[in-house]
Amino acid sequence: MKPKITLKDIAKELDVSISTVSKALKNSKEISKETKDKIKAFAKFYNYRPNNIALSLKNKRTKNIGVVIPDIVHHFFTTVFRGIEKYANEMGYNVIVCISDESFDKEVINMEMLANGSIDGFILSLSAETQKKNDFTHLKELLDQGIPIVLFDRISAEIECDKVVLNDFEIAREAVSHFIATGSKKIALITTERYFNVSESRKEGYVAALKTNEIEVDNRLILTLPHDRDNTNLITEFFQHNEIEAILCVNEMFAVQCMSIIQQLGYAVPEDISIIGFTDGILSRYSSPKLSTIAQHGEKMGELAAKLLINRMESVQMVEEPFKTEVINATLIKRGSTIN
Amino acid sequence: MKPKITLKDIAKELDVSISTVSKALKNSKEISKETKDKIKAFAKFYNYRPNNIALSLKNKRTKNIGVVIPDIVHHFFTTVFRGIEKYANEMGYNVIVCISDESFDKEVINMEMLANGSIDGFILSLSAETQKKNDFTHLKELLDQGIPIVLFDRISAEIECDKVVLNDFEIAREAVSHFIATGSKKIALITTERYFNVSESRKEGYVAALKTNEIEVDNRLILTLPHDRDNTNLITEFFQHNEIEAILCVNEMFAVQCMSIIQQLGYAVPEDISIIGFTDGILSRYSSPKLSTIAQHGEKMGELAAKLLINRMESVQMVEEPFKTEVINATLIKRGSTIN
DNA sequence: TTGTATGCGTTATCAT
DNA sequence: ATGATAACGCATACAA
Repeated sequence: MKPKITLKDIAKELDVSISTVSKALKNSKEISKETKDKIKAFAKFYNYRPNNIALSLKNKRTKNIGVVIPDIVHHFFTTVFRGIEKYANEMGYNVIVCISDESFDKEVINMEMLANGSIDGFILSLSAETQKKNDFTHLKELLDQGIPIVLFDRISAEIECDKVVLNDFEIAREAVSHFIATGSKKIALITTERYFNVSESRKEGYVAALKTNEIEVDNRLILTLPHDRDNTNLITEFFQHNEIEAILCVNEMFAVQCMSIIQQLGYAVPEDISIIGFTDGILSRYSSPKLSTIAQHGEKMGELAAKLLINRMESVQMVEEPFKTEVINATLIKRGSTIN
Repeated sequence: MKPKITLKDIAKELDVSISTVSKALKNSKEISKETKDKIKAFAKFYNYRPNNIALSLKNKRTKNIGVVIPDIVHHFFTTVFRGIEKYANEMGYNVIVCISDESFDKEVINMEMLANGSIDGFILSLSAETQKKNDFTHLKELLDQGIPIVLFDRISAEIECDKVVLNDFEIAREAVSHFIATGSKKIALITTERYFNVSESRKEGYVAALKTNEIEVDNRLILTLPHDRDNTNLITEFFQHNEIEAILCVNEMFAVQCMSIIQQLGYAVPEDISIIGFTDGILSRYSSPKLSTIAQHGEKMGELAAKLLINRMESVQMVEEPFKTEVINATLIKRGSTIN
């Protein structure tokens, strides 16, 4: 067992002062070559590394980024996280992750915990509960304290900070337009009550595409499903009671579930019914036929969020620059579940 | 903008000494009730929170755990991570994640970075490259410095530390035995060259089951696939050239791919060919038929790893207790891709 | 060229 | 009951 060595240890051992050691290791030209060589050799031999905590205390910056996401076992968040981690790491930052688990309290507690010096800034996507409550005081207080925050995907207009979002409206409209262009008129939307801002935009895009093409919006064709429960019966009923030619789903679980159910009901995909799902994850790639999807480019989103945050943290006066909202353009990936 | 308040600020404002403030906020009985009340009220009003970094420096413990995993976009690691995060959080620890991306260098660099004071201990699963190189000096050095490490899943006997593993051997044997019990004799193993220790154990379990049942091991029925490449042709050829009644796959991607290909080749699952895959992820649950799987209980594994680590970090003399290797029992989940 | 002193925010020990 | 001081590990302005 050989514990970590400090500047003090080196200084004592070599009979010089701590500051001499510090300067020598920074290659300061104040120090004579001989002394520097001696100290460097010693430090190298004992594998000296400066203590991050001490540096953080001194510099008032930790080089840690706090990431708070609602869920990690979810393809989209996972890829975003990878993007964040990758970029942050390249820039010399570490990433501390907290999972809010869709809970407001957890989000608040975790963020306050980290905000007491552990991190220099946050990247987060709002929990379902937070969106439902519409209570953002915890975020506002952090911003007030001068801690920069970047929101992604699940954002709120009430919070003044940098943001990264998907062009949900446009891509939903594009998807529905594709359905219409390939001959469908009776188009269903399978959505969830949880991802408020995003599913709202997607719904608006869906509606917009219908209106542009002079198709009446039929609310019976919009199915709102509870998350994380077995929806099989709800979905089955839905398709039994409605005549449908195309389906837009707000996530890939719904999409693959729908496909499976309508196939069992005897319909052919995409001949009888076309399907497009949000999130281009593995579920979509391994189904048969392969699902046409909307790729959200999570990794890119994560990278961009990290870039925005680090830029702001490293800019001399964080106050100066106005807050930006960057938009990631989703891509419609046409595969086997649509007529292309 | 109201920046964080410190003990010093409070002291100055209330015209008392820093140590009085510190003691008052800790409810020390050295301090008079009046002073305590005054200080507490002030601190509460200004939302004082002790600075984590300063505490870390003083206490020589950060309450941070470093987690290094090869990949995050992978159901198994994701669930393990969730288990770690959950338990760690409950115990007041934060989690810093680094993704080694299967690279030895990244693993080393990230760990050395974190080891300089940022974390109190590590939980990790070895990268593919590290396993291939069989070079564990970075881990040994950290252990030598007194930094506790818990390895999970991808471990090595060479490293002396706490470990958490799956009973890969037994569960593979159980799966193959199930195939045999339900009438299969020509049993294939689809494996990968990368996850060394685990796939080795799984292979041994496969072999053991065959031997117990006096079935000769036919190496032509063992297909080793490269990871992360398109294996469709390899798999197709494999099934065209071999007569097979059952397949054990070391991950769910292989399993669902195999199923899809053999269905296209005109075989019925499970009537003609049965399939079991390792990892009980969403791919398996959304395929048709639903895949029979081996649940690895990743979350439990993560929790246990975190528990082992925290126990060791918090025990007064870490040196005392001998290292443990805990075994998580996998579960064979029989669904639609096997005859049950 | 080298060393001393100070401070980052906190706590603990030892005065007063 | 309250305060001064040292220490955690490091960097830096300022002395010598």
